[in-house]
Amino acid sequence: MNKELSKVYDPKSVESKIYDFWINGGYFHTKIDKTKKPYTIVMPPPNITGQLHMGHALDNTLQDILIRFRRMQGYCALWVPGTDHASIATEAKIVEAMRKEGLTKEGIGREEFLKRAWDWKKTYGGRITEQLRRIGSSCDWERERFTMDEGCSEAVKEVFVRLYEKGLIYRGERIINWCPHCKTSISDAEVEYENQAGHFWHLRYPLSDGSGYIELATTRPETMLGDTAVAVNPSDERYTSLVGKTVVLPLVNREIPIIADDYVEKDFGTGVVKITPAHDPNDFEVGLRHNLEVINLMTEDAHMNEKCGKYAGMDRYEARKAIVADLDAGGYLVYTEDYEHNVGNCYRCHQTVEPRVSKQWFVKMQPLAEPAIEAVKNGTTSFIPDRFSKIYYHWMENIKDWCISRQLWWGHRIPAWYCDECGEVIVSKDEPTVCPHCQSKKLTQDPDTLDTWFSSALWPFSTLGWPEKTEDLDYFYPTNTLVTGYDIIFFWVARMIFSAIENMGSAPFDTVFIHGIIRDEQGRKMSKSLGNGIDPIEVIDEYGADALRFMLATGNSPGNDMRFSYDKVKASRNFANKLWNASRFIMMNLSDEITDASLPETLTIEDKWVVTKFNRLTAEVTENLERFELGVAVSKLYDFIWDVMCDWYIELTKPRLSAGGEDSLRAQKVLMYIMNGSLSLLHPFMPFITEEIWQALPHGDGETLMLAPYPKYDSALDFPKEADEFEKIMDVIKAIRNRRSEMNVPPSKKAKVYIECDCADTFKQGVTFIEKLAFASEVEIADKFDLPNATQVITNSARVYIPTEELVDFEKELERLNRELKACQKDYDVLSGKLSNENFVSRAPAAVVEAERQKLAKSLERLEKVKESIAKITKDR
RNA sequence: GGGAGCAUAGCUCAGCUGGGAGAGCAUCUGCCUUACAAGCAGAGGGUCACAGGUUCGAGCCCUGUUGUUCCCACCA
Repeated sequence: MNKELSKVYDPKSVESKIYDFWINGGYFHTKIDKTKKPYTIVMPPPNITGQLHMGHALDNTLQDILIRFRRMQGYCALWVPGTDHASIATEAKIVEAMRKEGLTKEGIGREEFLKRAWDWKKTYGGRITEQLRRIGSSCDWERERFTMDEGCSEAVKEVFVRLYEKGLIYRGERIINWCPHCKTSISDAEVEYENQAGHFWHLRYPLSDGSGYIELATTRPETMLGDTAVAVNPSDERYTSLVGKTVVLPLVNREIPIIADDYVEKDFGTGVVKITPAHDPNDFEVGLRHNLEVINLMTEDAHMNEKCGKYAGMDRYEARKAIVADLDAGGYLVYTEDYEHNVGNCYRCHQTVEPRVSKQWFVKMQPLAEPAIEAVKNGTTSFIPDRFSKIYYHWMENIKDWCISRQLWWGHRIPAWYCDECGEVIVSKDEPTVCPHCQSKKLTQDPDTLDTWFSSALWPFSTLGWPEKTEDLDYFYPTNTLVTGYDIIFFWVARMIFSAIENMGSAPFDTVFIHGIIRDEQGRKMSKSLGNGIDPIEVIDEYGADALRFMLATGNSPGNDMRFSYDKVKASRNFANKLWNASRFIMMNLSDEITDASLPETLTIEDKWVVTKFNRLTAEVTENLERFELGVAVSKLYDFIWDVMCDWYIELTKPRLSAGGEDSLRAQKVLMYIMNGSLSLLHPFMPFITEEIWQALPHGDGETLMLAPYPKYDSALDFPKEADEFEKIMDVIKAIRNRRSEMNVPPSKKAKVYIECDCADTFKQGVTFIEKLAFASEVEIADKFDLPNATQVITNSARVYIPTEELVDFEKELERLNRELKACQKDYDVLSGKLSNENFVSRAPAAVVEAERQKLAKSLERLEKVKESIAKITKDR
């Protein structure tokens, strides 16, 4: 590759080239290797209708970090990508598109509609996966799946039939949530509740015997047309004499009974409830207990139906107005009160859902929930962070049967047929030709499709080939980590767990790694209606995918929300640029004879220091990644690369490199070693730039950084003595810089420094560095100096004199030393106080006590030095 | 009604199993020091929301309070 590199890293010219290089090399494709341990992630499939948003960017960045890390660690790492057919969302889009052409679903018919839907999928289904490539996702595209492809459809049918045969799927007439806009049933999980301002209408229903009225209140007066009873609490003495009597339903003039049921709370309102079994889930239950008639009042788009007399044809809200007016006119309305109550809306279109009695298919949840709860309780599957397991338990423990049939066409058609002659229900994977009961050949398939989440619930095993017994399934299942946001724990995670346990006999993954959502700069949720969404692709175009990824990983902690900010993206971009320039520096100084990144045979003190730092970093970063502390790992990498490698080590090599010779070669080798190692550690976070640099530097045999081994901690490369000594030299350099800065001495003005210490050998190793980094014209080292006209700085291990041309301002110097004395004294007091506490010494761990003792010794040394200095300058005076 | 999260520097947030408070951005002061001004060297800035408790030791553990965000729930 070209060694003439630009001063500024240009992601645009690199990213697509690198991604193609990976694809062409086949590096994303995972071949089963039984000598390795598998590590598997299945990607939460984005909707085919979707556009990439920040949520996807975060979710996929986290997955890519994990999968790249494990791949480099030597696992046989597989990341299975795919997309979801998203029945409601997709169907709504297609219907909308047709509406613009003046067409309707019913008009063109099911077959034609499905043809259009598949065309839509072909046109738009690939858009989102294209966008996933832009952020660098290293998934195995050869294994890409779609929830409605042949294999997944096979899995859906298989599961449906199995559960039906076990009695875990049944069909029944129940009250379900109906969306009048989407015109389909939806599950409980798909209803979003929202507090809405409404009214409480207090009504009175006349007793049939003319003896008076019974008063009650409702938030939905339009449903009164379908009342089939009035209920009170059985222990409510106010009404015991009325139970069994009847009232005349106003406007309708139908006699309905007064019944007693525990559901009614005595203390709420008047203690009387109107019962409308067809339009309220509680009333439906009451109706079942009391065998009440169910009168459905509405059409599928929530207009009043033919049973509603003069109100027929009105929309439910129009009817409400009309009925209230009529009740008022008839003297049945006592009063109206403002009232805020919870209203359920469709999560897709936000229309208020209408409870509706209809025949639907359900999954019986109780038997499935129990082992799914157990799997998390016994640790087979764990949530990170753990608190989400509580949310999971609560949901699973209170779960109701799952309504899985949808009155939609785009989706998996329910594999059930009905005999036109005898009504027999036939559930089968293959289309039956004859009714087993009456031999009739007139069979009709159920027109409904399944809830999208029914197929995504099977994703961890359907994508690996189930129900076939494939090698993939055998090797990669159960998968390891599921990465997703907390917002779909109910929709998806919980359902995958029970579906897998039921069908595979084991939990689908061992860890559920939960992340939060990305908010805008003001902390608001990004949403279409607010128009505050930020398009990840635009961010990538401007700052690069690595910058976006790095920003998303930095400061992100499991389960917590995060704010997007361009400042953070810029900081990440700057970091990429820093790395880029560090690599340029190395390339500019690299001899041809260096062909790999191996360490030289002998190391100098600063080499040992940086190697030790790097070595310890690998241990920490690896541990952080294994514990899903990605945000912690990434900030350690940032600190090492920027501070340790660039600001210190590279600066330290400059005198050596310009001197040339053997030592220059050694420095180059260490630079290569550290850079190469840093690129490896950082690669999962910033795959593009690290690969680009890695390719440009000598790297021995490997083809790609993606497949290079992740660095491992090596105790042979830990040099505590030299590292510690070098820190002493650094302390001196920092102290001198500090003083020069305080005194406003420009770097061009060099000064001689005298280091007074009792470890001259240590500092002799640092002379060139002190000259270079602390702007010293000359360095002298001795155990004693007598330099009256010099300012002095004190570190734990040395006193440094910096003589000045001008006379040292005695007052200022004394003032400064006194300040330092105070600080040192305080430091010393705290430590000695701690160590003279008998309880601390006896109860704290020995290692902690020992560490404190060493700190105290250093503190004392420094304190003494400051005292000496004060005595000396005062005496000289 | 039940449950959970969050509250740390001016801003955005880290802080792993309790061992003397951190980063980035912003602010201030010097610097074109042979990779990088998207940079370098320094500086200032915090009663870790409040009140108790446990502990030799608490930002971290426990209890309560306040503020804030979210989830769940059939009071018509």
